[in-house]
Amino acid sequence: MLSPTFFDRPAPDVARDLIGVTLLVDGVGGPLVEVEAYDQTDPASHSFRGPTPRNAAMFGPPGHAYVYKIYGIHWCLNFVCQPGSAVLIRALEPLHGLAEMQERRGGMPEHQLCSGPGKLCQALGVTIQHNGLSLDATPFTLLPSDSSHDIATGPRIGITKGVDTPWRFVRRGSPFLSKPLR
DNA sequence: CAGCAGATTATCT
DNA sequence: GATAATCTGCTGT
Repeated sequence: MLSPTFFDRPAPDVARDLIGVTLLVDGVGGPLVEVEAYDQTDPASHSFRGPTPRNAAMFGPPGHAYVYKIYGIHWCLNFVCQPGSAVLIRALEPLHGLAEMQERRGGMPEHQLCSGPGKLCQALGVTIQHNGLSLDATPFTLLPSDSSHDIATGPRIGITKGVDTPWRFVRRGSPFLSKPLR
């Protein structure tokens, strides 16, 4: 369990502190190794043009989930921070529930089970049904990092605006990233 | 190993 | 009507 005010901070601060935090959904997951921050001043963010039905969760209370579908195919999981801001969960190290993840992912090798936002949601079983749920309650579990990490930053992946804002945070050298840091 | 096309649909303009 | 915070598989070196 994280501090109650953990998410009531600017998204980039939260993002940095999330590296190493263990995320479980119904007991399946592991420590986060890659996240990205988005806030309302950021043209790449869904919240940039204000609240809409889709992004409503981003303007709700901190510490809740924002889930959306991308490219008509994949789900993406975010943690809501201060209003209009959130952290996109991009990759984690699969440690708990390996068998279940591999089943959901069609037997992919371990280092590709959760190496990207869409893959991670598939491995953990995250869908639109999780949108708006509290991260403090079932099925979510968040466990504080038990060691310090070497954190690196860089440009975010897959966006066309705000490309110069280095709000991608990764655990340096992790073999479980969606892409190596440039 | 790099590069690219196709999948597939909700959402916003 | 165009776009999108992606993934996979195919192509060619």
